[in-house]
Amino acid sequence: MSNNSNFRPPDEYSPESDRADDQSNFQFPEEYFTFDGWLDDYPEAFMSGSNSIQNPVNQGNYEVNTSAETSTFLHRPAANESETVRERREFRERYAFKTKSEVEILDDGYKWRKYGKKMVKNSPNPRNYYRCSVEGCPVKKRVERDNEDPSYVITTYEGIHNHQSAS
DNA sequence: CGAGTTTGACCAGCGC
DNA sequence: GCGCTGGTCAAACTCG
Repeated sequence: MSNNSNFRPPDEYSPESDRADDQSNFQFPEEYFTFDGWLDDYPEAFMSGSNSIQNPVNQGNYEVNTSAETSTFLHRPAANESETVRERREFRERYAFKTKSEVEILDDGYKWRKYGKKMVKNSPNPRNYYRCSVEGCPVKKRVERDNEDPSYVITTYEGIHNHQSAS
C-alpha cells in the first residue's frame, strides 16, 4: 500500500500492474498527462514547462508533462459574465484529465466505489460514476472514454478529499 | 459474510 | 407541463 500523501496522477498505471504498490512493470505512456480546469489560474505555469503544478482540488502536487505537444486542456470553462458564483465554485472543484490507457480503472492512490453507469448522448461509450470509499469523503469521479479517440480515458474529479490518500 | 459491482428505476434540472 | 438527459439510488448479484 502506498502512503504517499501527494496525489498521484491516474497515469501512474501500467496495464500489467493494477496494484498501487506494484511498480515493477510501471512505465509512463508516451503521452501521459493532460489536464483541465482552472484555465484562468494555471496557463502560465502550464505553458512555462514547469514539472509540477499545485493541484487545486486536494493541494497535492501533480507531476506533469507540460510540453506543449503532449498537453492539452479539456473542457475550457465558460468565461461568460453571467456565470454565477455557485457555477464558478462548482467548476473550481471539478478537474478533468485525459489519459492514454487501455483500461479505465486507473490507480490514483484513492479507493473508489462505483455507484453508477450511464450511456451519454453523442458518445458510444458509457460513463462510469465513482465515489471515494472513505466514509464521509465527498469526492466523486466520472470516467469515460474519449469520444474522439477511444485510446484515451477522461477522468473527471469533483470535490476535495477530506483525508489523505487512502488504501 | 462483507465489500464492491451491476443495472434498471428514480429523480431533478433544463429547454421547449 | 412534458420529455429529454445526466446523475444517483438501491436491490440483487458477484467475488474473495
